[in-house]
Amino acid sequence: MKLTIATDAGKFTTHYSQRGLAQLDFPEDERPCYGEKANAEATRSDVKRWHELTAAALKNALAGKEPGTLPPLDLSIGTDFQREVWGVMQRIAMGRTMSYGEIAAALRKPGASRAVGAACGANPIPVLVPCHRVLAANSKLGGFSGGLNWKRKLLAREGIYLNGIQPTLL
DNA sequence: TAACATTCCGCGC
DNA sequence: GCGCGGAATGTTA
Repeated sequence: MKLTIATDAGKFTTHYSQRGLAQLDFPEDERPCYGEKANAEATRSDVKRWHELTAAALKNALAGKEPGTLPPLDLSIGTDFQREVWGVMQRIAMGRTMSYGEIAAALRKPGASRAVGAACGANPIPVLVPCHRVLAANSKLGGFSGGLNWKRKLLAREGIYLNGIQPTLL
């Protein structure tokens, strides 16, 4: 099930499975659906309720506010390792950041920082699963699959500064 | 096996 | 201090 959300930052695209929100894409950057599970039908009323929650949470997040109640997230597309990484990311508080290496250490796998980066790139639900709050070790931006400009914009809207500089000016 | 959204160390400027 | 090159690293398709 595919729906869109209009925001002041453009039109986001969402996909729902029977288990919940399965994918969220940036405007102008629509990705193909991940796997067949993401296309499975959910009931009409479930999707409607989830979509309202997703739209509200997304708009809050873009405004730099707490997202509030999230719909159930269907992360069954990911591998075990990826779900672990995404789980840690969801626990990063608003306005805070972690490095790829710190997440690897949190999973008791120091040295897996590169793998953590790969898992971030595979995140099907950016913004709501805050992959943009993950930076390189030297407090530099690192990368972002949706484009670095999005990462800068999201960090700036949360009031995060890097080495005393606003991400938008980097 | 090759590719990564990394990190660390050693160099030269 | 900053930038660059190279090596080690875990996970994935």
